[in-house]
Amino acid sequence: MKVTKAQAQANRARIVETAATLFRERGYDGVGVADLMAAAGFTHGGFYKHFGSKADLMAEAAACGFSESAAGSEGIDIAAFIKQYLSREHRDTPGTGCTMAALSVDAGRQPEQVKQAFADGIERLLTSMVSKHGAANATNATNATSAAAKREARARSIDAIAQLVGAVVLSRACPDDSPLADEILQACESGALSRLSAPKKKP
Amino acid sequence: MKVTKAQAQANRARIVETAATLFRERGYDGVGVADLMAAAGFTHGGFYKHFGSKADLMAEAAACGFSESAAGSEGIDIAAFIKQYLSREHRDTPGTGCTMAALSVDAGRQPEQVKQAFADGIERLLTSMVSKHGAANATNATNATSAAAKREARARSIDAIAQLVGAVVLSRACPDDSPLADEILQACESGALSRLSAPKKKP
DNA sequence: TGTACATCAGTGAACGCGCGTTCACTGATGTAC
DNA sequence: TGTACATCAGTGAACGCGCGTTCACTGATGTAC
Repeated sequence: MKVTKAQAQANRARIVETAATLFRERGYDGVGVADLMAAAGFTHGGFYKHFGSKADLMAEAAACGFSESAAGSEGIDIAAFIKQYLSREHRDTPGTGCTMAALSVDAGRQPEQVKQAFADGIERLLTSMVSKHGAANATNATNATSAAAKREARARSIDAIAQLVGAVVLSRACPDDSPLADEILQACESGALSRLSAPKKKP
Repeated sequence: MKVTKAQAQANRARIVETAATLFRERGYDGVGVADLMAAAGFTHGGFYKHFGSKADLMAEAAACGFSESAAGSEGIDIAAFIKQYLSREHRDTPGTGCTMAALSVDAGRQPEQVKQAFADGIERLLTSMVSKHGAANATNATNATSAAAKREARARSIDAIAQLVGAVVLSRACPDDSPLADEILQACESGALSRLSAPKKKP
C-alpha cells in the first residue's frame, strides 16, 4: 500500500502533531509508539519508516509544540497572554498548552537531541520576546543603550517565563479540585501582572 | 529470615528514603520496584510487605522529600536560600534537591494520593514561609492588618516559589553544558534577589 | 526461665502485560524504456 | 502514450525485555504456656 510522496509527508506531519499533543498530555513515557500511531490513524509498524527512534520523534514533537505556541501567541497583548497562560483552562488542557510546562521535566531525563530541541525552542521564544519587549520600551531608550537594554530585557523575559512555567507546573501537581491549585494560579497572575508595570529594579 | 520489629521499621524507612532520592533523579517511571529495592539493599519480593502499591510509595517518598527540604532549609537566610536553590549544584543533583522541581510534572500524571502528598507538602512549606516572612515584616505592620498581611505574604511566597521551581525545571531541560541553562539560573537569581528588596507593588 | 508454636519480613521464581524495535510482506506509486 | 519493473509507505506478527504484582517458601522473632 504505497502512498503518494505528498501523502506520506502529510502523514508524517500528522504523526508529529499527534505526538506533540499526546506527549504533553501524558508525558514521554506515558505514550507508546503503538498508542501514538493508532491515534494518528496508522499501525505501529510504519513508525520506523519515518523516524529513527522514539527519541527522534520526541525532539521533533517538542519543536512542533514550541512552534504551535509561538504561532498561537502572535501579536497578543502581554497582559492577556499572562492571564491566558495562568488560566484554569490552560492548566487543565496540557495537550494544547505550553510545551515547557508540560514536558520540561521529562525532557531533562531524555537524550541530548530532546534537550537540544528544548533549548532551541526556549531560545527562539526569548528572541521573539526581546524584540517585542525591546520595541515596547523603545520610546524610553536611546539607540546607544540598546545592547544593555536588550540584555536586561532578555533577563527579565527569562525571569517571567520561569515564573509562569513554575506556576502551571505546581498547579498541575495538586489534586484536581484542590483550592491550592487555583490559589497558585491566582497568586502568580497578580504577581506577574504587577511586575509588568513595576518600576525598574536595582539588582 | 524474619527480622526485629525495630529493624523492619528501619528497613521500611530506608526504602522510602532511597525512593525519595531515586525518584527525584530519574522520575517515577524511571525507577522500577526491583531497582529501588536493590538500591535499598533488598530483593523486590518484600516490597509488598511494606507498601500496598508503587503509587503508595510515591506518595510517601514525596512527603519524605518535602520534609528533608524543610529540615535542610531550617533557619537559613532567604537570600542565601535563593542562591543555593538556583545554583548549578542544585540543578545538577536532583536526587538531594527540591521535590517540587524534580517531580511536580510527574506528580500531575499520578493518582490522587500522590497529588495530595504534593499539595500537603506545598501547603506546609507555605505556612512555614508565611510565618517567617510575616515575622520579618512585623516591624512595619500593626497587628490590626496582620490578616491582610498574611494573605499578601502567602501570595508573594507562592509567586516566589513558582519562579524558583520554573527556573530549575527550565534549566534542567537544556543540554548539559548549555550556556542557556546557566543563563536561566543567573537571570532568575538576579530577578528573585531584586524582588526581595523591591518596593511594594500595586496589583 | 525454658519450651513449643505462630507470625511475618524478606527471598526468589513466576505471572501477564506492554514496551521499543525488527522483519517479511503488500501493493500502489513513480520511473525507465 | 503505454508497458514493465523497482521503490517504499504502510501492515501486522514477532522479538527480547523490563515492568508491577503475586506467591510458596524460609527461618528468626515474638508470644503463649
